[in-house]
Amino acid sequence: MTKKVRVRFAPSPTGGLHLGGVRTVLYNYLFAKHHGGDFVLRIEDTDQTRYVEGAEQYIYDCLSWCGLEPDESPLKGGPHVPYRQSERKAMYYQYAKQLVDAGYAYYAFDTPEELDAMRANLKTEANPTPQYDGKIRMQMRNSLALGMEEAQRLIDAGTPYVIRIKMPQNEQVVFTDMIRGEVHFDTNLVDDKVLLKADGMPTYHLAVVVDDYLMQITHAFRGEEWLQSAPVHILLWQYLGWGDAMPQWAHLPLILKPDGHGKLSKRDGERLGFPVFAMNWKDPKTGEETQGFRERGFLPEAFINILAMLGWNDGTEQEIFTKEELIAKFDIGRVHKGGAKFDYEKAKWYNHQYIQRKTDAELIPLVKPYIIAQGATTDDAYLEKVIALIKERCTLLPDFWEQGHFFFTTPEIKELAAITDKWNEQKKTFFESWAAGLDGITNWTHEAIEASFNEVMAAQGLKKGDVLLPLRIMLVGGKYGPGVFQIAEMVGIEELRTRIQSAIN
RNA sequence: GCCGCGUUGGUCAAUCGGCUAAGACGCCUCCCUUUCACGGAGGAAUGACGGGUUCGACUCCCGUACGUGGUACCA
Repeated sequence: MTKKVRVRFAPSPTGGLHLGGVRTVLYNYLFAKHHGGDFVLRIEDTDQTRYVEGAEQYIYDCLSWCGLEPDESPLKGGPHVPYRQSERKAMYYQYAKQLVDAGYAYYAFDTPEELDAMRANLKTEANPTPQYDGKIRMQMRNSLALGMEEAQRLIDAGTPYVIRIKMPQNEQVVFTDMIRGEVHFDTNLVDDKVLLKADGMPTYHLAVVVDDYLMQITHAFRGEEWLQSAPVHILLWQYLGWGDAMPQWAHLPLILKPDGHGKLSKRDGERLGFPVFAMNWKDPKTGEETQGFRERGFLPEAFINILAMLGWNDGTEQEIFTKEELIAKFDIGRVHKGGAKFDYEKAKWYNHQYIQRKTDAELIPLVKPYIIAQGATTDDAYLEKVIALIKERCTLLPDFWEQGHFFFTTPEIKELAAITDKWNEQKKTFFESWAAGLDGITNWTHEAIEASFNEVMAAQGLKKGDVLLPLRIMLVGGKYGPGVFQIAEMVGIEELRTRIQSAIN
């Protein structure tokens, strides 16, 4: 019998959640749900110097907006409380101690200054970043070099210390990554990572393995930036005696900048004009606000679809997937090895597709806030008709105002030249007489309005090419929008007259 | 520097030894629409490079180049 699948997303509450983070959540979530398992959210707040107020709440809000609700979390609780590492602080020491007692780790008393000095002294062109490793540790101030008795004396005297893993010499750490296959590491090239910091908090390295073990995590998915520290984690699982319970690993490819090189960052979004965070994030220290996909007008369904396809596909030509379809079809083995450059144009295309797939009624509550924000008022029945008329030309939610503002307020004429260029008395006469005869239209439908327009036009010897564009400019203010007579029908006879009159004058 | 990982059109990508190398985004042309979109029909554009292995290589192996990540008492 196989264990129930349990995965976790373990962010640090240090700021906004960006695309890569949400995609990591998504792949974890999809994998768990595909296998009928649990998705747990654990907050990795072991570095109090980087703690940012509000960042944890922001994570809950993002997951909620995306529809990726955890089964267990600090908020929701669960069988393995607490889910916040700072609250689990007391649990880690015993495991670090266990490692020291077993000879797999040691106490180190080196001050930050001593570490800097060591790195500075050993730094050469051939070795620009010296490590605290098997070659150097006997020259440092630790329980290996000093002896356990002296170490104990220092500890008793209150000397600050950390606990470091003692990396073995001349060993190969080999493991199978679900995405990359077999990966090899030479232990001589890995440093003696700090496991427990001087403040008693564990580092990520200790905390992940302890918590993954205690929380019975079966599959650990994380970004590729963690791949190099995997051998430390694997050794820890063995040294702690939990080798049989170790989760299967998968290191996800990175999401890269669309231009240039490197990981996608917040700055790239600002530079290139697209969001990088899921939702707006305001840094409480600097007050700086970064726009998110939600506020930009993306639908959450589109957002997760975009992310799902950035590094994965099901092998068919299908590109639009509901969350349920993603759950049914997701296969971690089909995730790509290489990073993907983010393409904002494609992201917009997805959102456009999702808007088209929504019914007009479903769009009402999504569009309404944008109308109200502009100071306009509307009722649902009217809004629904407007949506039907303009949704195919809307890509992001704010486009509904851009493309439909003239249904709610009298537009400013922005392309006046389109009327005045070939304007003459004959046209003026035409608009005046047509406007005057509007009362004669018995049923106010766009067909009837158009028929009346054509009738007057023909009677005065004009052609559509002469007067249709001017009418559009009068009604819309620019050369865009749905059929002019449909707009006329919607705004009503009074408003139609008003717009014609004010344009003529 | 060292180590890990990667490399199919501008971008996302299919292919798991038989390729005249899918599809999508974007771009271009035309049609539709006397607006702008949508839609429809076309088009340009791809296997980093060099060696092997093989009847046959985009697919397997080895180099090289390039990219990317790591090299913290940060995650």
